[in-house]
Amino acid sequence: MEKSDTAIQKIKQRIYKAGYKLTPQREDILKVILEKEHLSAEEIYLQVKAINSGIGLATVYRTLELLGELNIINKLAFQDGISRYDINNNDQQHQHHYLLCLNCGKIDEVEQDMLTDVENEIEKNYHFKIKDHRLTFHGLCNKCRKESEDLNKG
Amino acid sequence: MEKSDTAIQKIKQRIYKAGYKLTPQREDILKVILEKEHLSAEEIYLQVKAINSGIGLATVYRTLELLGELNIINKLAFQDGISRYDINNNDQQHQHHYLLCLNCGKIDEVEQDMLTDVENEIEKNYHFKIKDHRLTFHGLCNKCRKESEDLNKG
DNA sequence: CTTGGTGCAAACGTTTTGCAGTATC
DNA sequence: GATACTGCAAAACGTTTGCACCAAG
Repeated sequence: MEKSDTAIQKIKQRIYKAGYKLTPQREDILKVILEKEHLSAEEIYLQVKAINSGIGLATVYRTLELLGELNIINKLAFQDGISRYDINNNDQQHQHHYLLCLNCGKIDEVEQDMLTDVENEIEKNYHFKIKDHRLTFHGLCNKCRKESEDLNKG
Repeated sequence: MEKSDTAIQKIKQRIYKAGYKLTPQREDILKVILEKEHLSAEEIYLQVKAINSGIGLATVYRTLELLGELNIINKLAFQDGISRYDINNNDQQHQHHYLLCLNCGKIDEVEQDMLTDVENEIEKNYHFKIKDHRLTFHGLCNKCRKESEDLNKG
């Protein structure tokens, strides 16, 4: 039994509770999303195609839309115009944060929230009722930072 | 003398210093961007067309790309797939933050940084060298928050 | 047999590009 | 007259939609 099976069973319940079905296509898409984070629709499509060669890109998009509506996945918009997708673990109301490496393009995640103080400040000063946030840091990941330091030394 | 004139003069210097020219089209585009924030390329195009009817959409895009490279404007990606543009005042290295109202779509700005502590924490824990950040809060603006409260009362 | 789901292809909206023509030094 | 810049139209890109077909209750 794979580790993703229990996750899929839980998701299956949520999908059925909402009145939809977990078709084989949708299950394949979920498996790919559970396996690797921050994939684009096209990347998910290609990976699913390796398992189920008959799938269509439209099905991927429609499934991603459905899963997004049910809050099972998050749709991420970085600045390249391509949407990426993320499993939304444990129903957390606030999205976690991203570390985007400007050099190699790697996307890491910060699980902690860390914004509680900032949000309180903003709610107080701007009379804005915060529901969620998107926070991405742009910079250099550990590997690229080291490489650029070595370059400056040598 | 309009208030945007001095701003445009400063920008002109930066453009020429980088080896480019401030053509009439580029100046018209800058005026529109200085006048109103968060416009999309299409909106900028239409507004410039009102002044200079001969302008082409491609010129708008090419100018926006140029101004982005020179750090004169920021390209903003919210989740609707349309890029919006922002003057990058006083060469600040860190972008300020956005308050996006889920009800009326209004975009407000938070000028303060407020993330210094969070950034120090992340640099320490994740060995990630932060260069910039994007932070958007999703929620209800003052007006929409009041309206929704009134609705719940009445 | 009705409903939801699928694949394909066409359409869509935003952005980019090729190219011939224009403006500026 | 070389170079950067422009407008137009076409292309490219990610995404959505219309439609005929399929699957499951």
